Amino acid sequence: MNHYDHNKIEKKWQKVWESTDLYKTKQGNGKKSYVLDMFPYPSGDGLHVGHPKGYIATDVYSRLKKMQGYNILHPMGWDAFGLPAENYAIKNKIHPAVAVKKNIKRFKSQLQKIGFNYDWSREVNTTDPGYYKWTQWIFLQMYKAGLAFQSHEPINWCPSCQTGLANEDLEDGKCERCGSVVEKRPIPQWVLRITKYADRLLSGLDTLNWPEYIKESQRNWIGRSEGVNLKFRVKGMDLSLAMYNSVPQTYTAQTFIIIAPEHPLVKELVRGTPNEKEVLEFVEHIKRKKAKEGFNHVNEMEGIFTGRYLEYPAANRELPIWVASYALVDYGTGIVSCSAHDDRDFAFAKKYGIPLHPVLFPADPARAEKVRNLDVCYREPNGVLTEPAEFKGRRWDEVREDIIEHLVSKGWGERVVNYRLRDWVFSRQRYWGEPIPLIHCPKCGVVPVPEKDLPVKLPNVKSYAPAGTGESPLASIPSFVNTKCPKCKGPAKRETNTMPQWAGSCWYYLRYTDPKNRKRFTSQRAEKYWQPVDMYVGGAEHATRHLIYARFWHKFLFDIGAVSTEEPFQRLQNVGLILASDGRKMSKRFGNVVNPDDIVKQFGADSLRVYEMFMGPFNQAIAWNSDSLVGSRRFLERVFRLKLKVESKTKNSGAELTSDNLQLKSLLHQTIKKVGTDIDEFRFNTAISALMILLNALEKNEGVPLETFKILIKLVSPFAPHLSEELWNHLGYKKSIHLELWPAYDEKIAVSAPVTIVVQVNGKIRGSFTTERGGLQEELQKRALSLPEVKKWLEGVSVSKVIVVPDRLVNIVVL
RNA sequence: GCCCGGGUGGCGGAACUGGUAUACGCGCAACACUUAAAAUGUUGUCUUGGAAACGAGAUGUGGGUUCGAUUCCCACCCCGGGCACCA
Repeated sequence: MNHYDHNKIEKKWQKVWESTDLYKTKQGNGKKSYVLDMFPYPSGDGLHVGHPKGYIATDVYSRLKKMQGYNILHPMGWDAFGLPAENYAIKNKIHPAVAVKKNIKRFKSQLQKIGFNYDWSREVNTTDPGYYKWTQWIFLQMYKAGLAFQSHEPINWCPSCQTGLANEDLEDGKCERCGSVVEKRPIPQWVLRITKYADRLLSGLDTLNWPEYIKESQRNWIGRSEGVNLKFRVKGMDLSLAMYNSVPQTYTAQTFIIIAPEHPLVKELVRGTPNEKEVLEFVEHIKRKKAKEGFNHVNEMEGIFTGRYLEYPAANRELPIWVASYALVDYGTGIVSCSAHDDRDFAFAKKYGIPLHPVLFPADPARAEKVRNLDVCYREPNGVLTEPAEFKGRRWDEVREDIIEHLVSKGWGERVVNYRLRDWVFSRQRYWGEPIPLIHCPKCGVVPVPEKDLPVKLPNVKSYAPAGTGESPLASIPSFVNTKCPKCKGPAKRETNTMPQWAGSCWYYLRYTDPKNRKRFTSQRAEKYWQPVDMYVGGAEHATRHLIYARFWHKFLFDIGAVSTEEPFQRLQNVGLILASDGRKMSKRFGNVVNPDDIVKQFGADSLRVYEMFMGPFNQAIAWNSDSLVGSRRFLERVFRLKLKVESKTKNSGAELTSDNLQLKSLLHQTIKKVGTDIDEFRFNTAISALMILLNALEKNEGVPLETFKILIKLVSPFAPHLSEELWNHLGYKKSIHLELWPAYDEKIAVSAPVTIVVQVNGKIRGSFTTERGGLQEELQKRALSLPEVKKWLEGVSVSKVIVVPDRLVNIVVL
């Protein structure tokens, strides 16, 4: 068979692999590599060619690891709860459970055509009761540990999706899913205390081999801020206010106080004062404005004086207390002391004629004058303080710690850490999610569902559209709601909210280690062996959601002894998007979607795989280009055809590259080295380019020794598993190539090829010569100076210096 | 505004710790094979001067360090991403 018939080859081997359980996970005692994809949400549209890019990468990587002698765990599953699935179901008038089943079937068949080495016996599905039993179990452990609590604070409400949302689900104040403007609504919510883990989520990042910008995103999201809570009395009241300040250096500059309109102390401050009515009206006015779209609290800052003053002995003055639109009720204490050295405070003070008192000045006198005249707001690290006396003349950035100490010792403040991170609003008023396993008993209060009664199954109902009442559709199902209190056995009602989309993905990587276990969360042996995930691959859009949530759950599970590692994902690689050829996102809406099924059929799965890995740097977004795809196809055809040039042992006694072929032999060893390290570092494009270079050289050679050919197809096998299996089989091997060992290289041979020494005169290339590696400097210099093409540049000038870089170049410096 | 990335041929992109810029692939052109086309193969393909030999100039812009800079430093422009009322 001399024609590369990809359809025949690929179907054949996929069948064989399946029937021989080739990719079944082997848990032994040897070294392991857990290679994980972010599992997909099985949408109704099926896969487009962008989806498999990350899966191809993990497939290539895990195949390499396998050949390097690791036991690998490379599983796949479905993240099928949540809004997208439910909205799709409502739109298409098909029950989400049915839609999910159908979509999974389609996804799976699409994936299987690409020839992945997934161990499908470990497949998980977050909507399977046997799975979400343990999602609920983890929630209960959190509840028992005091990490899940009910909140009555107003939360983000999406009027279109008709559910509450977490901070992470917002994009620019809009619902990340549907783009509707989010309102604040006072709906009782279950909230997870992720903020308790803020510090560990931050410090744990340092131990992870993740792309720096993902770690940076998480740091930004957590937003740790160290500062001081200043605490002083309100004049004429038996009341102290605490104000968070992260730049305490300017404490003597403070001239007024602002409090958030929603702050509960506002009422108390103005009670019985002449300003009371006016201030309370203002508060309502701001609340209304904030509920509206596009209200910018800074550009449209508004405020009102409460009539109260704070005693401020730290600067021997009294500070007027204002209610200000730009004060945040849920950051710090909701009360802020303000100075001339903050842009917002500065603008607010100017607007309302509040006095300012700068204490920090630039070195340049002209600029300092402007600061003194309150023409500009100034705050730079190298500014110099004029107050307080103890710190006069010192640089602002150097004096911070000393000032904090000073404030603490005076009893004016205490050290505080604040975070931008908010607790995780965890309940959704929607049908398609894990029921929260709690029971409300009129006598006993909130009672957890006993573990033996898990899972609390999602009832199968006809009507699952959101109720629009702020309650979950489950609330209207009496048979679900009405139950007995596990404690007192009296009549009670079930919690009807469901968990958010992100719940199931917080721990699925643990389930893969022991997917069939119905009795226990995980088997400890499996968990200890496989954890942590060694290589995790997925899109960067999960930087501040899934990847924070999962780390949070994992750290909790670690604390209760359910897992053995502090962090779940040791190494992370981000997959860059594949855009459509028009440069836009691939979407049914734009009609620019390319279906992998078509590519597989026309060019073959191996061509698709090689192309997607060769397109460009893995983590970079890149446009699909069907014209370029043929290059990958040609490469595989040439590998296929190379078998015609292979010299068998009988024909040629050598079967290996001889010393006549030193150049080629050296290239072979260089390629083995490069392909291995490039795959390991997710530089697939250069790995393939190295394979192409080797192939070019082998084609030019008179014949190809059998051993060399074997090495070539082993190197190609992670990228093109079907083609290499076919060629391997063709050589007479019955055992799969994917169970072979990765070829070894000899560093000495890899560097044995002659090197080209470039000769420069004043940095310009004037000639070159080849020589053995490791030539002596004097010899290289001598030879360089004797080259005729170099000599002519040396006439009539004097050589002042010669720089010799061993194995690379000689640069002759002339005057 | 702050914090990360990144700007290299017609296109996707290579280039180790500062050492031959444009590897590899696509496209394009010519040639070979063919009755012809496709496929395949060979050669060429940054710009510019030159018949050629051989020069000159190019890695967003402008400076600097260096024998030598895509790589290091400074300033600026542009693109992508994260955060943005977080005091």
